[in-house]
Amino acid sequence: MQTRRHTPQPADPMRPLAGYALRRASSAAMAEVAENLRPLGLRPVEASVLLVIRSRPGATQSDIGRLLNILRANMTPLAIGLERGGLVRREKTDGRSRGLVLTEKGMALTAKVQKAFEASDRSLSERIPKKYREGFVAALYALWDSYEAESRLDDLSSS
Amino acid sequence: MQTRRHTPQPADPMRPLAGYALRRASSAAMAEVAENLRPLGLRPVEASVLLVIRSRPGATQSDIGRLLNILRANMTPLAIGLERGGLVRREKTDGRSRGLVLTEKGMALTAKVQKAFEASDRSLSERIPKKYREGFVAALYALWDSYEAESRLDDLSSS
DNA sequence: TATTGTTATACTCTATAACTATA
DNA sequence: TATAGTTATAGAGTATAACAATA
Repeated sequence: MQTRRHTPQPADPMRPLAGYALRRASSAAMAEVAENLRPLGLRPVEASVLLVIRSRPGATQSDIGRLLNILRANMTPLAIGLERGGLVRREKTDGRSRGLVLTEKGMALTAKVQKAFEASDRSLSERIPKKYREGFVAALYALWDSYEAESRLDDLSSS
Repeated sequence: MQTRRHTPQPADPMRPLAGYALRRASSAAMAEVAENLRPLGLRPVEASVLLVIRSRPGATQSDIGRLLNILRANMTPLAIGLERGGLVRREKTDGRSRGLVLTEKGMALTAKVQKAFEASDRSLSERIPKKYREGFVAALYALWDSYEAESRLDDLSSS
């Protein structure tokens, strides 16, 4: 039996790593979403905040940040920007909280946002061979939930 | 038959979007890779460059950048940093090109890099139910290749 | 003419710390 | 004490433009 002294090196050593493929696929998909939102004058993060506000009128900046994994400190300029654009109102509910609600203009734009997200998602799905589509999405949720459960455990142990 | 005036809004309107799940899964996986590389004193991008140099000794900065989707302008400080760390030598091959090769120290560290990447990838895989694993990876490559083919077409039409 | 490496620069994203006002 | 919002700031990551040297 022969002994192989060195593992053979692939021409592209990153390609076989699923994590790297995940990152490349994600950033490419993100670029398409950004492209589809550009005509609306919104970045993906702003568009996602609008969708959340529509589904949870009166949600606080902190609520939205927790849902979308955006830090409180970064929600402030984001919310102010949406208010300046006439898309949301920031109503003091509580003395320390600000509940966000869509304006008429914000509601109209959010309807377009939803269409843009859905179009991007359709495009993504069509790039995957049919037989893998269902399992792909299930696997993504398994990953997302698994990593998130772990990070919640980390939070507990560091407090 | 009843008419429904408004589409009901889900509690989390981003969750059903595969593209959003893709982004969340990717950034969580990336965080774990960064964590696993931290003891080696390397960021993911630096670690990936080392792996590429090992598999393609003498590759130029531009070569590596094309493979890893890193701009030439950003390869320069990256390569200088690896050289300062004693991990790579930058050899003038061509008068304008610099071929990168690993030093002894770089080779030793790259072996550890490979183990760290593989551990991260194993962790990722184990978070996915077995029945979805194979299809998940196939779907990722389909996505990556599909978006990349499209961006190559865009490059052609803009030149 | 096209390509390599380089520099300078800018913009976005993400993260931390510190502060206030309120619950 | 814990939480909401705010401000300032810092660090990555990514991007563009311009230039010199070389192919």
